[in-house]
Order: sequence, then structure tokens, then C-alpha cells
Amino acid sequence: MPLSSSHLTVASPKPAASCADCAVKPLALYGARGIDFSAEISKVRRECRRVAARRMILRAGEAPQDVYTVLEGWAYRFLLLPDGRRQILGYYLPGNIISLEALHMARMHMSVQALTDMMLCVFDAERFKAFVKDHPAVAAEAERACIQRTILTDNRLMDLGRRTALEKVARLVLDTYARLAHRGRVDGQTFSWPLRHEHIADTLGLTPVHVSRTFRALRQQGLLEIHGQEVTILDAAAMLLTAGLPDDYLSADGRHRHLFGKSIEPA
Amino acid sequence: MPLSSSHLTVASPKPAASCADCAVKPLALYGARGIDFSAEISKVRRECRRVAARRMILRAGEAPQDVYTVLEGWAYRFLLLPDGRRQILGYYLPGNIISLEALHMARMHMSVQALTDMMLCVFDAERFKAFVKDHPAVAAEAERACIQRTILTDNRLMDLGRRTALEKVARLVLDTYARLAHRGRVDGQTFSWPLRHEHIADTLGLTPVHVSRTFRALRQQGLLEIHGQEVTILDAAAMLLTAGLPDDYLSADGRHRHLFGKSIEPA
DNA sequence: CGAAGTCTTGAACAGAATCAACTACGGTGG
DNA sequence: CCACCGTAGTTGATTCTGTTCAAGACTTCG
Repeated sequence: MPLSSSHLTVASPKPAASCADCAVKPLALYGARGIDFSAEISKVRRECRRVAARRMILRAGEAPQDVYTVLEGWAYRFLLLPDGRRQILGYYLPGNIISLEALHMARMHMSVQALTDMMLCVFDAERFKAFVKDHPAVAAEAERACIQRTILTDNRLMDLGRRTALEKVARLVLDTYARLAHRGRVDGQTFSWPLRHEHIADTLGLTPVHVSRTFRALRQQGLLEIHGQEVTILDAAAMLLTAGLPDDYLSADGRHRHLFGKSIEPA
Repeated sequence: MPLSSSHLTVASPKPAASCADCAVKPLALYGARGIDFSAEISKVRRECRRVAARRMILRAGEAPQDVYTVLEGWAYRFLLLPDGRRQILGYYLPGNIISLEALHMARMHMSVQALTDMMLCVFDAERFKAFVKDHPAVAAEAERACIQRTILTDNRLMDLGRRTALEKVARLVLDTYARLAHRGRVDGQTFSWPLRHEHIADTLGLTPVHVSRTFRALRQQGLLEIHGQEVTILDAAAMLLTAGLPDDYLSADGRHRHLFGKSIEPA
């Protein structure tokens, strides 16, 4: 079993020559839902930036200078308490926009950190703001993105407040599967899984120790297996059951799509 | 100690003759931050509707026909699990807009219910959508409202994932104080508190029994007192300390405002 | 090969849930 | 006016889910 089949791991692609060829364009604000402002946006683009795993991208309290689109890799947004407690709020995957809040807030209320090595498309915040202002269709996409994120975090609130550790972990795995599948980044039932137990714990309100025990339970019941940085879902039906998700959640267009904000989901 | 001093309880005001005189205009999308579209919005307004406590306002899965502005009273939005578990996601107070998501989502992902008797200003969703589309400044306000809500729920995520019951309850009380103070609806340190223990429990991921014990602890330490439907904060400094909030949180314009999304907060 | 970081496992502990009984209260109707 | 009733809140005893602490094993990488 190969530990790093090339198309699942975080690659280091060359940036597209122009935004028109951008791999994540259909996922981005300026290329989604039939609209295509890649010509205009390419003038706003500043650079492509490589960011190493664990590097901070934005810090709470700072005024964001840049807006980013994720081209490759994973990042996460989080809050930190003075005593060190951390809550991870969500994950950014390729195509997601980072610091949407720069459009309206002077300062960041949360921090963002690279989980893996990343490639980011960097825009100047002020120019991006002006670009959005001049293009109502893009502004509408931005608000759609914000609402989609709300739906995701609302479901996460339900996770944290009212679900068991087993349910939480199963849902995180399936959620991630759905988001990666939407990007064509799953290979059958196998997909990239760069999260350490500490990340999962800080996402779901658990401890790393208990995350370990929870995964053991899922493994022992034959629901999934983990090798290196990849997860494989072995029994999708059982996973959905323990996650309390509808049977059609993993199919492209389940009837319950609106309830989970699944299809086009900014972090 | 009177159980219902008139200006704190949920009144039944007569609707303003025109939107220009609307009491909550400065809080609403169409009247905030210096802009004033009360003339235009009055054409979009359909009616003023009285809603009794406990009535459902919107149901998850439905396509919302209306958009509402809260004129008076409290409502809450929540998710429900098939087995009856409930997660309350947030509260709507006077001036907040209900079903912002109608602007972009065909169906509701959550339900909304009246907590107290309410007075709602009702708009037709389609016409409201058109109105927003025609007024970029209002659209910008809508997105600002969405981002503000994100900040609130992000902090709630931190509550649920990483804070103790005592911290959670203290924060909910202070959060509510700040939101009501912003509306001029506090009388010294006393304010309306229509939440039953079950609501608090479903908001904070606790049980009603444990909420009861937690309030006992706060009472016994002299931090607050509750009489009927009103809370009084007796020791604000100690409350802030146990909530882990900065000293200036309750002052009008604390340095940390951006971290809590406090000042202009849609539910 | 060694070292640091991560994961696993066990044992003891704690915070909150559950179960169940009892109390306080506001409203209703006799 | 008061007895009754349903709802909400309180309190205690017990259980449970998840935490904490600590030791050992496994990876990964220099």
C-alpha cells in the first residue's frame, strides 16, 4: 500500500500562467456559477506564494493586508485562549478564499495557519475590495460563500454541543470526504488526511488521547483504516449511520444537500 | 423588586406609521451606518405581524417566503436531530434580520422559533431580494451582517469546544447584556432574561440540571441574581473574570471589540 | 542510528449527564 | 379566595463520557 500516491498528497504545482487556466477557478468567487472574471482578476492578483506547513498566514487582531485563494494544500482557522486552549473553527481547501472578512472588518477575529505545505494566490486586500465592489455578481458570490460557511459552522455547533465523540469523528471524516470529492481529490474511498490527532481534538472539543481511542473504535468495527497521511473508508453505510447522516449524503446531489451546505462549501 | 419593569419586558408596541420612524431602523440593514433607505424599504414591507411565544417562524427544509426584521421580542434559531437533540445556534433581538439566508439559499438549513411574544416586520423574500440587488450599500450591509454573525458563532464554537460550564454561562449572560445595552434595553445592571434553563442548556451543550447548578454557583459567589424574567449583574468585574473576557468588554468601545463582534451583532 | 514528534494504551480522575424526588410558582377554575 | 395543576427549577445519588497523567511504541528524518 503506497503511502503517498501522487494525486492525493499535497503537490507543489506550477502556478497557471493566467487566471483563465487556474485549476481552482470553478471553485473561486470570480469563476463560479457560470460567471468568469478571470481576465479582470488577473490584474488584481499580486503573486503566487509558497507557504510551508505550520506557518501562520493571518493573526487574530491584525489588519489583513492580503486576500488569498488556496491553490494547493490545507490551512485552518482557529481561536486561541490566553491559557493555550485552542479551538479550530474550520479548514480551507483548494479553491477556498481566506480572509473573506477583510472585505468588511478592519481586523481579524481569528488566526489562520497552514496545515500542510501550500500554494496561495495572493491579492491585495484593498484592490480586491474594489474589484468586488465593481462586480455585483462577485459580491453576491462572496455573500453566498459567507452563508455557506455559516451552514458549515452551524453544523459544527451541533457537533460540539450535542454529539458524542464517535459521531463527531465520523462526521469530520465524511465531511472531509465530501469536500475533497467535490474537488476530484478522492481515489475511490481513499483520500488525503494530513490532520494530526491534536488538530482533530481541537476541532471537535476532545483530547488527542480520546481521538486516538475513537479512531480505534472505528477501525476495530471495520469502518475505516488509516495509513500514513491517507484515510480509506471501508464501510460507507456504517460510517453514515454512526455519523447520523442521510444515506444519500455522499452521492453527488442528495436530497438533503441544503441541510448540510455540502456541495459548494467555503471553510 | 418588581417582576416586570415596563421598559425591559417584551412590550407590544404599535408599529411605526412609516419606516422612517421605525424604532429599530438604525439597527437594520437599510438604516445602518449612515445610509437610510427607509423610503424605499417601506414599499417592500408587507405587514407587521404579531407572533406568540413558542410559535415556529421558519422550519428547516422549507423555502422561506418572507424575510423579517425583529421589532420586538426574542427568537432563536436551532437545529434538531431525529432523536430530539437540539442545538440552539443563536438569538435574534430587536433590529436583527431573520432569514438573511433567503437571499442566497433556496431552503432553510435551520429552524427559527419565537422565544417571547414578538412583533415582526415582514417583507416578501423575492421583493426584498430585488431591493438588496438594487442597492449595493444594502447588499454590503447584508454581508457585513453575515460576517458579524460568523464572528459570534466562532466564539460560540470556542465556548462549546473548549470552555467549562461556568465560563459558558457567564459569557452568555455578558454577551446578552452587551447586545441589550447596545439597544438601550438595560436598566443599570438589570435586564430582561426570558431564557429557560432548557434554552441555555441547548445553547451551551449542557443539561438543564447542570445549568441550574452553574447558576447556583454564580449566585452563591455573589456575581448575579435572577428574579422572575430579569437578571442583575452584581459583580461585573468578577463576571468578566470568570467569563475570560477583557475588562473593557462592557464599555462602549473596548479595544478588543473586533475580537468579539460585539457592537453590531446580528444573531 | 538516534532524536523528536506522534500515537497508543492503561489507570485514576473529574466534569457533566442521568435518574428521581421534591419544591416553587403562576395561572386557572371552583 | 384558595385548591389544584402543569411547568420550571432545585437538589441529591449515581453513572458515564471523556480527561489527565504517565509510560511505552512507532514514525520520520536528519
